[in-house]
Amino acid sequence: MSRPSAKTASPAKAAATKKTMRAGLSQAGPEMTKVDLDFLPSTIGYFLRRLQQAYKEHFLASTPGLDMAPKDVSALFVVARNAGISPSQFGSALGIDGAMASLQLAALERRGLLKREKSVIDGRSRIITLTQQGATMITKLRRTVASVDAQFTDGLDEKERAVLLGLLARLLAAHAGDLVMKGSARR
Amino acid sequence: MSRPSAKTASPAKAAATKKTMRAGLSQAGPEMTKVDLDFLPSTIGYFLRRLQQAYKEHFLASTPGLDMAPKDVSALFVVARNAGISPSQFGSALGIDGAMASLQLAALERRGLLKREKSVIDGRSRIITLTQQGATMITKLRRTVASVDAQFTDGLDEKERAVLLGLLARLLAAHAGDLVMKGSARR
DNA sequence: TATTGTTATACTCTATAACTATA
DNA sequence: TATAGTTATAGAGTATAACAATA
Repeated sequence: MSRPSAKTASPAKAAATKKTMRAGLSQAGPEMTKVDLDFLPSTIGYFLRRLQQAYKEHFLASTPGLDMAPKDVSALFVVARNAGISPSQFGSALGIDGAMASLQLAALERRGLLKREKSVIDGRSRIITLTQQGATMITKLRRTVASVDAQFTDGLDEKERAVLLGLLARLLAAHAGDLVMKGSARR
Repeated sequence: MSRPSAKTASPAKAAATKKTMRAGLSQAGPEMTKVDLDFLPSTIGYFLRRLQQAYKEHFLASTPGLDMAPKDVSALFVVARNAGISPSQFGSALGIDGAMASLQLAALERRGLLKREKSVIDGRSRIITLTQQGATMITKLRRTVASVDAQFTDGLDEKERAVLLGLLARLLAAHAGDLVMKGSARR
């Protein structure tokens, strides 16, 4: 699968979803013997890993030519709704550290979707805002993402989807601090 | 966070969980203004990404010295329960293609946890089995993983956990084929 | 010629540390 | 001296293609 490359900023190689019809596997036919997954199917970790992998595939396949990973989309949404946010706040909200935040913001800035300007109040800080192009992009993305995400849960009815979101949200709330904590402890 | 490196096979650098007390972020204090995540919290994709990230952290932090990612553990379980499985079947069961399967199996073989032998029935195929060391490892892992995974869902009661697993399983079943499909189409 | 598996290459992603500039 | 942010480096992860062996 061709992956999005926000960093190398290739705004044109878009619809080149190259398909290689061979990758080393060939079975998975209807006659294949069932593989025993042991107690993996009773663990949350197994499903989280497989499903995130599947989600990324689904998202990219559903947005040909967009050349953005779910992560980049999240970033844009956050900036869109929090104009003037700082890289620190941005990273903290998404559970990534300062260096990663810088890299991701730099990539989106290179694509012309947002800009970073020095704060006049505190010269160390930065003010992040969407560019006009970024704002346009967000408008499109809002519909697209909602649709693509809903499609991923096609097999669930409204209530089930709500229950799932609720449980996932509680899990994240219980663990969200862990990641940023790494870099936020004082010496 | 120091990450597991099954490939470079470092069976000894185990308990070196280096902690850098600074990574570029410092807020997240109680007085920080709340960041608006827009409609991200209503999407499955957002939670899958964040939670998988958190899970990996949780797993690694909970198994100091093990130097294995959840992915490697899954691989061992599959081989343990399916002695003599081929790389194809292995990869198909876990949603990865042949090349990736080879790499992962090679890494675990380098660590002495499993072995690959040429099949006498079909010389192209391989027979994967656990080594004695791998079998010992699995015994330990079975308890550890169950505990670590359960701990991750600490905030949920038994019923809620079961509901969550059920919904995740249905989602995966609906998307599991997508990944392997990439390499299984004939020309 | 097709299939199984491995290896090679290149590129992306991420962690860490070093660095700049402001305070 | 401490903080906000960036950049540099290295390592791990992954996609793809090329390859070797066997059927």
